[in-house]
Amino acid sequence: MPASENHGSDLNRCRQCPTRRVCIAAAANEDQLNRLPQHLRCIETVPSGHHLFYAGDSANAQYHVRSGMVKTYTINAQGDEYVTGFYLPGDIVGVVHSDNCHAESALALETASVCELNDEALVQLAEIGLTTALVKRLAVSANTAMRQQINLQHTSAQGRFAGFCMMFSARLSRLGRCPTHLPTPMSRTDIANYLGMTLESLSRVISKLQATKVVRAKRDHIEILKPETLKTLGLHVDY
Amino acid sequence: MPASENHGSDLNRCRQCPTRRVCIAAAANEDQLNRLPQHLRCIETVPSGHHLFYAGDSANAQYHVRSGMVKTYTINAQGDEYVTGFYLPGDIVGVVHSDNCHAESALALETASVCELNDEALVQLAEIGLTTALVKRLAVSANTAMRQQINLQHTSAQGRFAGFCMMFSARLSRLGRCPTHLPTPMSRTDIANYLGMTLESLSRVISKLQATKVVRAKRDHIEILKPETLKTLGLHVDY
DNA sequence: CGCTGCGTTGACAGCATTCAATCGATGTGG
DNA sequence: CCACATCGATTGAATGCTGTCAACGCAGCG
Repeated sequence: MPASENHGSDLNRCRQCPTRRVCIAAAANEDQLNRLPQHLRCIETVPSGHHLFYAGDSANAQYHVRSGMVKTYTINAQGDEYVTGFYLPGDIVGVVHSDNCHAESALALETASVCELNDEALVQLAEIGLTTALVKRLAVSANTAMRQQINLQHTSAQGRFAGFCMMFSARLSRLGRCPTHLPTPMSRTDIANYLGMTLESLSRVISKLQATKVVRAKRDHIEILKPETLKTLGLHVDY
Repeated sequence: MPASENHGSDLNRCRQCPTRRVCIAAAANEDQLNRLPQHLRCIETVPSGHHLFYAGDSANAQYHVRSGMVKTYTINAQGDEYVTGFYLPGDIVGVVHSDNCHAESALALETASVCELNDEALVQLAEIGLTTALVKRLAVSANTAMRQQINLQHTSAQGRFAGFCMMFSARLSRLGRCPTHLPTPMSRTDIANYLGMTLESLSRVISKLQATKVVRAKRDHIEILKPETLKTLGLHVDY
């Protein structure tokens, strides 16, 4: 339930957007930048704990995260929850759907703002010549997902956590944010679930890495103290 | 190194293609079907053991599999191989790239034929109004990847293999092929790698499932004898 | 016939899960 | 202000699964 909306009357919105350089708009020229806002409905505020959409909802839109953090997850018939991703500004949420239904639910972990990219907007994007940019962006998502999958499958609990931190760090870096300060508005349970291990295993891993002063973990953030050490613990993939 | 090529002079190619209903062409109308072949370069034969492309190659195209099976993988700086996917007719290979370079290598496990979808073709697809269809298709890929990731993370070796079989079966079913006969042109090592376990673990799992007559495994195919049992062993996700 | 590549089977050690107890922070009510 | 409940997180002990190392089986091939 968006608290405030903006139907895009402001033509300068995209030009002034802080996430512009990690958005499709990065590939847009002056003319395209002027026309972009007409095609994107902007949801200014999604309060923490609120859903962008639920699994099963009719999916005629994708969402481009502008600020905050979003968690996606699914719940199967048995009631088990599977956390499938944490999204930062610049990421696209909601691509994953079939039969015009969302396959995941998306929840704001902290107050977020997003741009809605509906099917109509897709066609319009194509008309103003941004199809390639869009496909490239989806490719980057797929690429990230692939690396995460590799990281999550082929190593120990400690390695998975190390890889998680390094990838998180790299993403923050790309956003121009501090790469050693990882905000964790999600619970340990969520992280453990995402990494395919139990809460206890994650807790042990973190304790061990704190004892060796590789990271310092608080409730709401993780601080990377020795990035080089962390890198050797994870898989040797490019982050 | 494609053995034979066809630059698309045959206007009926897409209309007569056996994979038409699992291709972007499924969403095409008569007019679009006529114009499609002009935009797609068709590589009729990729011999078994040959590469479609290598990681690092400049990536200005994606490939739509028409027949055969394709394996994708990456090799990191340490020389470790990671198998990232097995592709069947209707699947799109090569979406995963960034900086205009392929992130994976793609290898034909058996003689394959593919359609090349280059950047130019993407723009042309947009022009004839198939953007939404393309994005939807990419979404399905992402969807499949997500389910596989869930399957691979949250369960035991036996469960992962069971899930692998069920997903494979479901994909064959969608292609109108026999859902209980899974062709395995890839090695056990490849499957184990893909499932994030050792060759030995996979071997033990298969032996156990053969002993209980749930599956029958030969070198080049796996036969599902008790689909219901297999379903209970895997994660309860929709396949 | 022996070689080689690939897969199976066995023994053992190590790591992750499970179950259970404890701790700490937060919030509520007396 | 303190007692208490609650939720999330940490720690401990024991079981069980998976990786590792090694031996063996089997098919294809020169």
